Amino acid sequence: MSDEPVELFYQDLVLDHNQQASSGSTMYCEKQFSSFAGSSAYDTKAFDPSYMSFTECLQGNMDYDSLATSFGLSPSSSEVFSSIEGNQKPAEAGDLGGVGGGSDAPGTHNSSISSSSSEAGAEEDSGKSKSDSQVKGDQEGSGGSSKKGNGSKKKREKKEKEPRFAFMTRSEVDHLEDGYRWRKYGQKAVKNSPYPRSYYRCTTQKCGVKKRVERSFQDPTTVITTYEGQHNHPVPTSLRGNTAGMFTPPLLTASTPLSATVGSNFPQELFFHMPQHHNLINTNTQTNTISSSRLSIDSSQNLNTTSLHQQYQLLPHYDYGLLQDMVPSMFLKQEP
DNA sequence: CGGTTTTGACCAGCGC
DNA sequence: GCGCTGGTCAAAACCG
Repeated sequence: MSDEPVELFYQDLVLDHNQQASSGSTMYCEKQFSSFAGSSAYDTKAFDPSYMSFTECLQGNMDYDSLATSFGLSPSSSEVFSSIEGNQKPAEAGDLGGVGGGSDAPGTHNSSISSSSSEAGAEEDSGKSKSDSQVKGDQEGSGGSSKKGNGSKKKREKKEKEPRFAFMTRSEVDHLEDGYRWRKYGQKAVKNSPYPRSYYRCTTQKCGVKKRVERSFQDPTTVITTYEGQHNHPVPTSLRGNTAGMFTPPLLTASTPLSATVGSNFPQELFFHMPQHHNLINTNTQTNTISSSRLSIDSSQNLNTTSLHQQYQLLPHYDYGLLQDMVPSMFLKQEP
C-alpha cells in the first residue's frame, strides 16, 4: 500500500453566519484550501458548475487519474500522484505531524500538496501493503473459512489497488455522515497517536468501499477520513436517521452554481462540491497554500445552520470549519 | 430479531 | 528470524 496513491486534503469551509440568519440574505462559505501550515491565501473564485460531487466521485463517476490531473499533479499514475512515495516512511516519525491541520504544524511542511499527502500517507502508508493482499474480495469472499488456521489466506490474490483519498475534517464527530451506510469492522490503536483508528466498510452488498477514520493527534479537533475504493451503487436514499443524519435534504438548494449539483444527498453534496480547482491550485509550495474560494449560498434556501453547529460544533464566527474537508480535485469534472 | 459495534485474536508486510 | 504495526476477522455484546 505504501505505493498506493493517497492524497489528503485539508480544507476549511467557512460559513459566515453573520449572513446566514436573515432569510433572503446570502450566506457565504469560504473554502480555504490549505495545507497544514494553515496559512491562507484567498483566491476568490466563483463556483463553477462543472464540478463533481463527492458522491459522484465515490460512485466512480470520476476516474482517479483525473484527480491527479485536476490537481495539476502528474496525471499518469497513482504513484506519482501519491507524493507519498517519497514520504513513505517519513510519515512515521513525527510525520503525522502534518496532521496538525495546520494548527500547530511546525514548519515541517515543505510543500502544499505533498505535505498534505504525506500526511495522508502517514496514515495511509502505515497500512503498508497489507490491505492490498489482505483485502479478500471481501471477507465474504474468503467466506467463513476465515482467517484463523486454515491457509485460505494464501489464496488471497493481490487485489488491485483501490484508489484512495483522504481528507481532514474539523469535527467532534469521528464518523461523519457522507450519505452512505457503513459498518464498522475494526478499530485499532494507532502508533504515536492516542486516538484509535476505526475501519468501516460500505454495507451495500458487493460494494467494497472502505474507509478509515481517525482523529489527528496533533489537532484533536480534526478527523482524518480515508476512503478506499469507489462505490458501485447510488447513495442510499434513506439512511437511518436520514441523510447525513444531520442535514435534512433540501438543505442547501442554493441558486448559485452550487445548486446545480446539490441534490438531496446532503451533506456531502454540500461539503464536497468543489470548484474547478485548476484555478484553485496554488503551486507555491512555500506558502503551503493551495488556495481558497468563496461560494455564496442563498440562505433563503433554508440552510439549517443550527444543525451545522450542533453536528459539527461550528465555530462561532468564521470558522465553521468543519465543512472543511473536501477534496477539491474530486469534484472536478474533467473537461473533454 | 436483525443489524451494528466492540474487542481480542490472527495474519501479513516491513525493518532491523 | 523476530518484533512491530496495520488491517481484518468473527464471536459476543449491544441496540432499536
